[in-house]
Amino acid sequence: MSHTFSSTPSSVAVSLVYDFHNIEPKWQAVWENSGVFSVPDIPLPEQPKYYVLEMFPYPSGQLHMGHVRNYALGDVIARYKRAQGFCVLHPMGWDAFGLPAENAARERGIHPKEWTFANIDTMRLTLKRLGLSLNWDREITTCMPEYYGQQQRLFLEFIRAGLVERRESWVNWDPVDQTVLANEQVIEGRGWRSGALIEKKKLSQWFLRITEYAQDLLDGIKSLDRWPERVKTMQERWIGRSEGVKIRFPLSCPPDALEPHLREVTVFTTRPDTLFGMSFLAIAADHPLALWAAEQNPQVAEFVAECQRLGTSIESVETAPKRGIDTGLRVSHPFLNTDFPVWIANFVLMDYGTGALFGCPASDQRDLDFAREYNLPVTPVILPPEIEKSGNQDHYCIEAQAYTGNGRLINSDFLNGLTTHEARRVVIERLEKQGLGESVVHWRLRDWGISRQRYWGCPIPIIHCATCGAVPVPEDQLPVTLPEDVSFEKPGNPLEHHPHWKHTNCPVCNQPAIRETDTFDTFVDSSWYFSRFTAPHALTPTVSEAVHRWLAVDQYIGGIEHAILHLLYARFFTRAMHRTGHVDIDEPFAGLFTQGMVTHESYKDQDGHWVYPEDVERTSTGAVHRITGEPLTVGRVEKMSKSKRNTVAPAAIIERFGADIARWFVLSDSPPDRDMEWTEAGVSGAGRFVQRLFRSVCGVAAEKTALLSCKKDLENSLVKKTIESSVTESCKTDFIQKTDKKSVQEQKTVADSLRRMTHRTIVAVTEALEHFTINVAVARIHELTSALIATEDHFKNKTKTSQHEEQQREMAFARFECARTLCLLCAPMMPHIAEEMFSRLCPEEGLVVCQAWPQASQEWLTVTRVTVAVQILGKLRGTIEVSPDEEATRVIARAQADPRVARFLQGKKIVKTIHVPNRIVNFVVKDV
RNA sequence: GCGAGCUUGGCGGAAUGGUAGACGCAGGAGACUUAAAAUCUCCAGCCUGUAUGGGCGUGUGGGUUCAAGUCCCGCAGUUCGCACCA
Repeated sequence: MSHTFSSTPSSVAVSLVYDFHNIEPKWQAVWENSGVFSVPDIPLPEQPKYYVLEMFPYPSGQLHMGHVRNYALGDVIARYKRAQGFCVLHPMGWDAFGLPAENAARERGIHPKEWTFANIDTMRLTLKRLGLSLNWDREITTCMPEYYGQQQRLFLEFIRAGLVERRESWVNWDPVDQTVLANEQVIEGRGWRSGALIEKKKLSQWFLRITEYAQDLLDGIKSLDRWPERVKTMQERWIGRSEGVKIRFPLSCPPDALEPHLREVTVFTTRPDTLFGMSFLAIAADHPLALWAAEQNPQVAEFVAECQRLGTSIESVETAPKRGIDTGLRVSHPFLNTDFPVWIANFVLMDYGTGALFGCPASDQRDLDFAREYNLPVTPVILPPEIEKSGNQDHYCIEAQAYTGNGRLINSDFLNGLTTHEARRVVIERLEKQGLGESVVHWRLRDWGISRQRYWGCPIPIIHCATCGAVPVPEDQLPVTLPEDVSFEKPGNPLEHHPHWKHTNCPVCNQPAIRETDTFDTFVDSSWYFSRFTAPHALTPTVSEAVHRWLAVDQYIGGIEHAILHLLYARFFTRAMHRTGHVDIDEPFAGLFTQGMVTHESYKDQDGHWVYPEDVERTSTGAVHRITGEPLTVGRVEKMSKSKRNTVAPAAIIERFGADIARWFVLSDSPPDRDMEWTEAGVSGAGRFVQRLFRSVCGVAAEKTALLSCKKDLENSLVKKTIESSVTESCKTDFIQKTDKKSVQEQKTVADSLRRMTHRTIVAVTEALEHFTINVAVARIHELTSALIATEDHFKNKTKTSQHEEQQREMAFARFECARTLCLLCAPMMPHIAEEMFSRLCPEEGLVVCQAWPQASQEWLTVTRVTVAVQILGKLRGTIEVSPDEEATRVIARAQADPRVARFLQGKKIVKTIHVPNRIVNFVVKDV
């Protein structure tokens, strides 16, 4: 990437204030015009690639601070990797379909498209103002046919690959949003967006068969070694593999009227070893047999209806007692000559297992509660080891607590004496042999229902024909575009109400037919956008060489809130795209980083209304309203949210402080994976530092000009040698003609220590960036800046004799190297100011974004003196200064001789000495 | 209930098992200034002492180790996730 630009003309007076209003847009324009950030669809084979991606935003209106943190973090990685020589893909797009657009349409009469694009424009402007190193030429907007048309293509291929099903099923119906929700979108029985109580409804829905990949998705987690542990655990539990047994219980005297398929009940259990402890069989209220029983008996019907009314809301779950009703039916036990009653119980869930279980009250707390409620027998079958040891087994019985642990089997016929583990095996063998059951793996994960009765989403490319059924739209008719002339007057789906959009002809028989009016769940849109970014404008969903070269995403960054839904869907989608030949990997995100939230204090006025931070003035005792002076209550520090009004708008912050200061602050205080508190004091503190850094580096630039103006020829060698980075002894002698060795020596010590500090900082910042501890990188840059400032006086105070000129040059060199290094080190976090300082400091070198990441030179990393801690019995008693290669015996002797140490050693005998070279000497002593 | 994470000064936090509190914020003192702001310098875990010093300190109780914020086992608090999961 070659580029030219004109550096700051030397005639312009050096301004000592970082004027971001002018400087930041200037460099943004330079970057844009030089195209430094764009990368080819197919990167050159000899250059290593790096794909860094932040979760793309939903265009809700305004960028918020969470976005700023997310994208600043991603940009640090992108710029750092670029400096390290990687070809960096760092794209941005918009997750642009979704319900809020439709709500805006209903509430304010704006068309969803108009609303969405206006928001995108606003947010894009703020993003650009942040100076992120993004590939804007790869921008994706999911609500544009260029994107969603390809998604429809993928869907048709998934159908052919057997990954799609249309099923009549009970769905979660959100009565407020008037749409179906996936299980994942129902939180505590309420819609994740509307908060409305979810109803059960039976509808024909499209499903993606994610369960087919359940095992694979589970196994794949093991390979994700750069994912946070807790995200992996959450996914594991969500997939929820459990190994158990399906056991068939035939009804002992089935009524004649009962249909044959209802004449046995299948239960799922993970504890077949407790089979002999059975005292009842319980089925869910919406189990087919329960429904049949309800038809026979009004009392049962009433109970079933009551269970359905209570639903699954959290209140009903926690407060409802274990309740049930006896159906009067009985089932035979596989191994016992008795039969057991079939109850309908409110704690049995139809959508887990088979919707039926056998109750063993002794070994399950719920079963026990139920048994106590209805006076059902409780037979202990597992003897706890401690009871066994105590020898009290004859009197062992279950009281209020079920025993759920392991032990030895009792009261269990052929299982008696076996351990729970053995019993499980034996019972399964027996059941399988007798054809009464088989081991099965049960998954918590359900297939992914993707139909939404919504307008603002990707149309499902299907045509319903009375004779041919559901027919995929032929590829040459894609994309199926959304009509724009829709009305939001009526509730429900506007596509349904559109006068003619849904009317078409069947692609097979050409008879009049109806388009599918449901649209895709928007999680579909975000399940493959990262693949699309590799060739965003292709006429196929992906281009094989591009995805092959770019995927997987090396570093994905986003909020923990997507730990399950989005990440699981994306992992599944990638597998589905692999099967259909669109990508050649299974795991889309090699590295995942989940950043913490941005929090802020919240404020309430006397009437209990939330007050925005910009209207608040902090006083020594509390807070008052900036305008009215009314005292305010300072509330908790919590996640920024519109409802609490504890938000600060990024656009306003950038206007006041500039992008770099905002970025610097958001990166500086807290480790990126923890929550950070946004404070006014914090951001202005960041501002002070930035100005300090700027003044200081500009000062070095001025010194350099002053010093080199007399000896022009020096400039080239100075700069050249610094760029080459390994600053050698011979290079130094270019600057020091050793006229007066002694006085030079003194100055040299200061200069040398600055140079050592500079190189140490390179190592520390590099390490910190590798470890994602950006806050530590920031701290190290602070330190180096302070070190640079500390040498200012050293430089100025020396008189200008010829002798001191050499010292000054030594110092100037150290300061120049330090300042140049600072520019490079802070560039990932504060790219604008880095460019500005760099252009003043070394205008001949071009852009910072094109500079290689600084390399620490070993010469300056070796230390000449180290402080060694001296301990007695592990307690610090003193420190000594040694040279790194000092002999161990000498170090120990000196440690012993330290006055403070010596005092503690008095009257003691050293029994052992631990010496960790250049770190510590520890004397193990005892009294004489 | 199950699972995961977290717990270090007034606050955010730093610390390959090796000098706890780097760096920053807030605070204090001083310099510069007519003054303020800005800037610069210094101080700052707690207790004790005039001081050199001494004692105690990383939620809590144990353990391992010459040495523990760090490793192991318990407990508490807290945050998040899942949950009548058979």
